[in-house]
Amino acid sequence: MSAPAGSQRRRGPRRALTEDEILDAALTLLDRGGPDAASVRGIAARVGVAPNAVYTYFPGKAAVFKALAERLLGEVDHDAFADRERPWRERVEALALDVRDRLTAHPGAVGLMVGNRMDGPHALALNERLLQLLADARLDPVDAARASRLFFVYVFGSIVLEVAGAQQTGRLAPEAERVATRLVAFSATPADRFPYSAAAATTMADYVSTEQYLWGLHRLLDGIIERSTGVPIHADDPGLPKGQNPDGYGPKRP
Amino acid sequence: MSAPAGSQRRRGPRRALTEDEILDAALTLLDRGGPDAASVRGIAARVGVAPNAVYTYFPGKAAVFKALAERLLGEVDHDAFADRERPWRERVEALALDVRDRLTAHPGAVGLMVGNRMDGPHALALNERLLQLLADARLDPVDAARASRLFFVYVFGSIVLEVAGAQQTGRLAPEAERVATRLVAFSATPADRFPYSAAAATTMADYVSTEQYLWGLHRLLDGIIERSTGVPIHADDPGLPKGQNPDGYGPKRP
DNA sequence: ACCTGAACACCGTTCAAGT
DNA sequence: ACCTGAACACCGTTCAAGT
Repeated sequence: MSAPAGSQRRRGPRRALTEDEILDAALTLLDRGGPDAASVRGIAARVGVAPNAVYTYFPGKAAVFKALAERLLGEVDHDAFADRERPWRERVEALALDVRDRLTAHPGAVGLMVGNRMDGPHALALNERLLQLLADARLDPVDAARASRLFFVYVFGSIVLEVAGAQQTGRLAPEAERVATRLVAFSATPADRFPYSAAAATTMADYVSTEQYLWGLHRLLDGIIERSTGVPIHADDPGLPKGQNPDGYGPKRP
Repeated sequence: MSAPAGSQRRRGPRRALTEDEILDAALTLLDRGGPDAASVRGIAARVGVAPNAVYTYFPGKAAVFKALAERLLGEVDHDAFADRERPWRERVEALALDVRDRLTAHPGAVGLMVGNRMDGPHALALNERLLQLLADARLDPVDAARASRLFFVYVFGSIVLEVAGAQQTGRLAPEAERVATRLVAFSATPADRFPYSAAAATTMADYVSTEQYLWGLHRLLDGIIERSTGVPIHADDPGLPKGQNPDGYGPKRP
């Protein structure tokens, strides 16, 4: 949302460079040629300034990447999972899908994301929302926090392995195409030495599919629920009525 | 095991450089100063050759890192989880702990690990073992493969977030120390804007602990089991008797 | 406050040459 | 087969200077 899409090389007289322009340039280069292509010099050239002008806005390259990671995290759609009327499992699913969509759109940025601490305001806001959601699901505070970590580990872990599997820099091919490529590769597994792997080739090729992403997420949620409540696992749990709050945890409402 | 620990700068006349010496040097530099310190020139200097001599053994820097990732994966202790007499959950746990120990010992190498495809022979062997283990647990082939992916996503995702949280290059501080550092940081969370996060500070500080690592793993396994069998979740399932094989999946034994 | 020119100390990689 | 010297085309970052 904060990135006005049409990130093109500027033309006309320069008035005032902004941090966002620098981040736009960095993201474009990252999308096109991966981390190697997103050099300070390359970014500067893209926005039409000398390399060292970047240091007016950021203390260094690492700070540019960190700010970019934060901005990408800020683009996650909170509305999709903030609606407390919806069943909480649906809300978690919506969050998981949204984060994946947004990050796989920028494969080159995924490494920056997970390589940094993700302790900025957007990361905190996301964490807060998820804790609230899990409180709605009647998890006790400790389990909720642990479940939140488990969720983020799963989401980011999946995405990291997914983009690493694509191998090439630049934008990701469509999901079906990547699955097909993987199938060709896994079909070559020698069945005499790796019988189980060879037999599982089709499933393994499908690891990067949305379907398997959700399958894993559901196993995770099953495990969390089973442990923490005792509610039947496949039941739709609509969560708490809107505005209501579980036993003293979280903010009190007047 | 293949790295003879005492990776010191060579002295005396050079006879024959080996790939392993190069990988040792790369790992040492990675451990000391992170990815930036592990330059081709730095590696070459450490083994006592000119920078371009490295290209006799590897086609490029990326290939060095890829080979190093493979070697580290090969150091995972298979005995710990290959024993089919032990309950399968114990075996999975042993694998998860071993991988974590081995990778957190080299924080600088974790990024290389998950940034590459992990499609080498050691990765395949590990995957094969895990599929076998899950077959022992009576999962059907498709669920077993999916569960295997879920497991690796969790293990590598946890480790990536754990080392990223440490922030600094070089070796990781002891677990307790890192938890303490995180607690200080999370205690500063403004309770008015992020009430759930502020209340969960102690649990969040503990995210990098072995205990929470295992908690997440157990939720995962619960979710997998609940879905795939119907065996009571907290029961110890010793798996199949040694040498026996579930209904036609995997290698037939004479 | 914001930007530049020039420089410094590095990179990864290639190539022709040496043994 | 294995290694080197020298070079090429880059890096990130600093500093003094300009507006």
